[in-house]
Amino acid sequence: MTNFINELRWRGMIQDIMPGTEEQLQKECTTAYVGFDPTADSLHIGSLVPILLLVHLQKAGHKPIALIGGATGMVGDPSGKSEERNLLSEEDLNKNIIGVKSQLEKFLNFDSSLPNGAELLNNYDWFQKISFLDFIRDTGKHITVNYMMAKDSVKKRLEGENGMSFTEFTYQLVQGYDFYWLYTHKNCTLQMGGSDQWGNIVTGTELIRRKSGGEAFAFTCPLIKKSDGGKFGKTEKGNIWLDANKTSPYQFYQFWLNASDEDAANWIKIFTFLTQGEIEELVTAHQTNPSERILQKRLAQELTLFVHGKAEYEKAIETTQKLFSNQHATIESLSIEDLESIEGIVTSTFEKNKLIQGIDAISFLTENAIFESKGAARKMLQNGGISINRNKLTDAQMPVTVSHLLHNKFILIQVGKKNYYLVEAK
RNA sequence: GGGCAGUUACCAGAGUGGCCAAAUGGGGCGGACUGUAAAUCCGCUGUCUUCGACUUCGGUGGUUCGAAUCCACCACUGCCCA
Repeated sequence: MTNFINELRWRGMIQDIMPGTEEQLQKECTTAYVGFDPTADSLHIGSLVPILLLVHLQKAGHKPIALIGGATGMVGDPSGKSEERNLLSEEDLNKNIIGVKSQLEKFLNFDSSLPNGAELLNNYDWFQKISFLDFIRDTGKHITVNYMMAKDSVKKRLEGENGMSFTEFTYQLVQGYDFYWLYTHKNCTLQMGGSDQWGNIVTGTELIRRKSGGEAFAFTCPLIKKSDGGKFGKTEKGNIWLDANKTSPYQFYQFWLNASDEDAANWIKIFTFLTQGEIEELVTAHQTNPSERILQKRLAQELTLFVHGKAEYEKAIETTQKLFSNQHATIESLSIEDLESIEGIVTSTFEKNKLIQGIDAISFLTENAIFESKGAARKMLQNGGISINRNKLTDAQMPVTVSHLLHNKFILIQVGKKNYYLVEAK
């Protein structure tokens, strides 16, 4: 059994840790869980860190449980939120549970013949059987309101302007009960999560101690931040999802490739399984020649492989090379095969007849849904942000005609430096 | 139930009868430089068919030549008291 905590420590993945946790993990095969709230039908890269905790855990010989919050998702976690959240409808929730479940299944080994085979549970399965009265008598009695109010997630809201509903106030108890349930039914003695979960997690260990006199452990990992203080995992197009239908593997690859030097050096420790030695080598190599972006490339590679697999990774690389290597080469250097096999970028089709007659550039761009309106397209043009076939567009009236078609079939549009659109004429 | 405060664009937050599509900051987007970094500088940021038109300042009605600004009622939020 390898030292799981040490492994996470050098990777910078430990924020808070309860005393005794390390000793417990050294002593025996320990069952640990992480909760995932089904707030959307796919996980995004923010969930990757807790997933990796479970993967590392299993690699170290311990038993992981991924818990889907079918019940807690109905309540809404106030942690890190300054405002009351909207409740999800049951229909959405069920859809989300199915989506999240199928993704989690990809990352862990669920082989039940292994002593540390992973398990996937849904807390709705036990909460649906508990009545409100039972809950407040059997569980609520063990935790004082004073205790609950001292929690950061609660305190902030009490001091803030928006208040907090009773529903969200109870969240920590509901999550705490999960830990108690897993402790008693699955011999689960460790909970992990993001550092925003610390308060909720501690309520769980407290409940276990008061209700059954048992001892449970916990640690949290830091929330991922960008070095410039921006939100992690968001781009102009929104979240980076793990679902290839919501964020294509190419876009996923690009997200990591665009990490700043500082972020890349931190993230490669957290998000990949490379050893300390390998990472140190990469960092040195990167510093010698930063323009090669060795760290970013490796980070993007490891993650795309981990989430989407080899075939998708190779396609993402291919698309990247076609679009970005040789930026200054003429557009004609892209062969018809190149264009036809570009994957992952936004494509649309356009009637060839309209091109034979010619259409002004602004209309062409809006009709292909590259811009929402002509006004938006004009503004972008004025800012110098649009290129057609790698030529900067300067005239809104410029007619787009069949002469623009590459290989008599495609037109390549660029918005900004990194956003490509491919229009196919039919 | 009583009292007080508040509700302005993505967020924060000015504006308190015409000069208001609404200061400023943040965020976002784009440009230049570079390495598809970072930092810096510049531009855009209500909508649209953009030298113009249209719709906004919680909602509804009113006063006025003219309202984000004044009045009435309603809704919501927070705080305090019961």
